[in-house]
Amino acid sequence: MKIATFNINGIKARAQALPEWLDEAQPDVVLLQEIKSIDENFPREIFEERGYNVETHGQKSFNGVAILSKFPLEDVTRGLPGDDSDEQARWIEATVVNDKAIRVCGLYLPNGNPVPGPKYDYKLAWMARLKKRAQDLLNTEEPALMAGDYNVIPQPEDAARPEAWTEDALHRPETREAYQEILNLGFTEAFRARTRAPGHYSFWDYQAGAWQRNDGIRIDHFLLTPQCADLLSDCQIDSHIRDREKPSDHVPVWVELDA
DNA sequence: ATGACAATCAGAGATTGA
Repeated sequence: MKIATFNINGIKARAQALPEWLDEAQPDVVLLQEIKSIDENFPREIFEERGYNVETHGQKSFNGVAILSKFPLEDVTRGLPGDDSDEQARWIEATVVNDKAIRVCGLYLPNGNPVPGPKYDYKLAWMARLKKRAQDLLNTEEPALMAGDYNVIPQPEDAARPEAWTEDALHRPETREAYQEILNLGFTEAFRARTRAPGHYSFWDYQAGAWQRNDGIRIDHFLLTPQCADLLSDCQIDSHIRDREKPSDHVPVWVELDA
């Protein structure tokens, strides 16, 4: 089973580029972030005509996450637990049912800039809630994953110019420590489980020719529970589609699971 | 030091992103 995550930076703006990638990459499941659409306006037919089930958790203008799946989706829930007053659409989860059942969580972790300030406080609070949900997932002892735009540069080798990010919300020590705490609960980060080399990124800014200069960062991640990590056979970044017409500033990351 | 670029909503330019 091939499962991908892709921050598309607006479903309307990606009406060409997203189906083109789907048709060539043929993922079974896709976790989308930044759909920037309310549920009623999400163009479900683009995906349903390709055989995907569609579950969305959108809001007007910003944020918004969704799951596409060629297999049935069960027990869909929306919103990260832990704060009923949080109205930002950044979390959706469902169980994908095929040979094995896998709990998949799609997330769009807050950016957090500028630092310091309320947006960074929100990011760290959101990460504390994520840690709680992560522990609950581990306690199930079932195959599960949490994937999406983490807005975290885990290590210096995950940025072309790490020195430019030292004070940024994506790479500050508090951010990296909060992310590492979640990993330390017992998760496997799929890309680094298979590729040690630097120079692999999932985001390039639109500005200043960042893509042409390969001035990127790796911020889109798959975290797997031990039962899910046992199924991992591959993890790749489809960086080539960043070079196409009207691309997102992120590219897809995917895993292949023996499930 | 700043802006660069893109998307959204709106119908100009502010806001958000990373």
